[in-house]
Amino acid sequence: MARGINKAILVGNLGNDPETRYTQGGMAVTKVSLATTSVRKDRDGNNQEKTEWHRVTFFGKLGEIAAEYLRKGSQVYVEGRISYSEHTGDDGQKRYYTDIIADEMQMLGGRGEGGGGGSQERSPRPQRSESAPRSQAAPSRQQAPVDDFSDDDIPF
Amino acid sequence: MARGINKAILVGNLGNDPETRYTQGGMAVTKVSLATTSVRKDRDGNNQEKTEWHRVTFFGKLGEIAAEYLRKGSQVYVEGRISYSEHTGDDGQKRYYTDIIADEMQMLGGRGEGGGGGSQERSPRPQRSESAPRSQAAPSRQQAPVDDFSDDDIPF
Amino acid sequence: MARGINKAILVGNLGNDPETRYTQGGMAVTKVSLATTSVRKDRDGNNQEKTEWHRVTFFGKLGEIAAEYLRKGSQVYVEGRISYSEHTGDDGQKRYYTDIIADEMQMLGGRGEGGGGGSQERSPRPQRSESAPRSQAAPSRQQAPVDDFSDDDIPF
Amino acid sequence: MARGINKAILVGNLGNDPETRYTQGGMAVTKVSLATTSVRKDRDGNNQEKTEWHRVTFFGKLGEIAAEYLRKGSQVYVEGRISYSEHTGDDGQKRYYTDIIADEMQMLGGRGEGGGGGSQERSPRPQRSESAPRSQAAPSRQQAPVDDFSDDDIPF
DNA sequence: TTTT
DNA sequence: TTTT
Repeated sequence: MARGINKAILVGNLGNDPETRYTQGGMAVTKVSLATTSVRKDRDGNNQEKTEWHRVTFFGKLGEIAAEYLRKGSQVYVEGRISYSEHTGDDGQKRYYTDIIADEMQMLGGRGEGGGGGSQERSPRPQRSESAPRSQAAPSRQQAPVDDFSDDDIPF
Repeated sequence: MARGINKAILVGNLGNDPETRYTQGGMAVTKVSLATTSVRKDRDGNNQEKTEWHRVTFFGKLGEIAAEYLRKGSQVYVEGRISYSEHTGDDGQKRYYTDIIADEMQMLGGRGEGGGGGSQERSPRPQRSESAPRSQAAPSRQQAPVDDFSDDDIPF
Repeated sequence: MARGINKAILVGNLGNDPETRYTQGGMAVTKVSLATTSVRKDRDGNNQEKTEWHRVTFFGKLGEIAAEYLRKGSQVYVEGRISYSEHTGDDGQKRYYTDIIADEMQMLGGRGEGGGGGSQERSPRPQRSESAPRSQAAPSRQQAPVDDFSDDDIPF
Repeated sequence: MARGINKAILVGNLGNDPETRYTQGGMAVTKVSLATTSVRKDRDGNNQEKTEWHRVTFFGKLGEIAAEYLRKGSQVYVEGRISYSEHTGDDGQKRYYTDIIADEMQMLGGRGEGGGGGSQERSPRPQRSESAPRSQAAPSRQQAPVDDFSDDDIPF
């Protein structure tokens, strides 16, 4: 049975355009890098900035929405859970990853057209805007299927 | 200026007793390992449990309270920020860590006396209970000073 | 389109046993009164306790689970949204209500059998324990159907 | 001792300019009305919008910042606690209020100059901009002192 | 790598 | 009363 609460609440800006892949089953998996900057006083009483870069993953319909609307610089609210994983690289070295698996997302600022300012290099993404109503958008498989993430990462 | 929100909200149980060290300045730094277990359906529709182990750090007064009241098995509410860091090991390998830097903590279950059940092996910790009023408790330096975490991890 | 985030996160204890009613469609609507107590310094520097009593509502399956497992004194984690409403009483007076419409709930403390201590007067609730597997529990209509809450309160 | 968690997390837009008053001790008390709109399906499967209007109060330094930077239409992140109170009106009638007492605020969208778009009617507020460094700004008493809120509402 |  |  479920035991515990594991919740991350983030508001920040994307460092890059989202990257979307599709599972063999056709489910969108969109990843973004999200910056949150906070200020605190160091031991000398000076203000010290620190930026954390969060790896955020959106699955399924949320992954499609993120792919369509988010861009480098977008300001976004994300809610999700913290997921730790390890992968063994080609060199046999284990690598550890922390991901925020989003289950809620909301664009901030702007007028829903790229959001949050700074979105100058918003490429038109013609391959998606040709798809008619988003709700029935079939993934057009721009990228190879994703087969390198564990089932545990799939939130349903 | 601060830019963004970086918040983790956790409810879970400790996997071990807390470990406390003190900085050279005498500030308590208490670390715990906190488990949150969630259930979700895998692609075959079966319920799949996944446990995440969070590394949670409490600084200062909160570190002293955590050291005094938390034990293996304690159920606890933690609120904090997600902090990513890297350290180079003695072998020259970089290692990446994710920590939850707590700024709020609350014991759950029970009556504030060990909490959360499962706390059978609650050792009395005589070295701390001898300290009179907790509010002015001076760290009795059970352990070597902590000098191996960056200033960025100190939340003030 | 959705615009905004409205989230309440509560950890507290029930002041009374839950009250459950059923809509004409057979959906459970369980209401509880949840206390959260906080301490802060007043202007004279003295610690001052204040208890807030939250009206929490659980709908559907969550309402059935709350009805079955929560009792007076139970400690519980609740996540939901804040909902303001007004109703005109029989005397023509308008009354204003604030409710937390839960979308997540988790019992705390104990081992899932009443939870959180203080649950001394946990009545056996034979009318529900006679129902076999909870997952297919049909509401046995202990109470009159609920028809006095607005559609806005139904979260789907 | 503190017992429980009482947390509200809101992202929304101001319906009006903030209103600021000062206590006799000179503490700023700024109130705003914050809208959060959500969508959910009604029982007929149609999307139904519902807007909640939250009364948010900022005390002290946060109240000064809110007064200076927030305007009608501003998009803002607010974190605080839910506070219920009752006041007896001049007519002898009791009235019940729910307030979000903020302890964290962050402007969203825009470039920190009024925020979130829609802030066209941002009046210059000369009476405050004449005050030199904000950190030592003494309230210039634009309004009568506030003396009609209880000490319980003061968060320190 | 973002943002202010 | 906001916003999209």
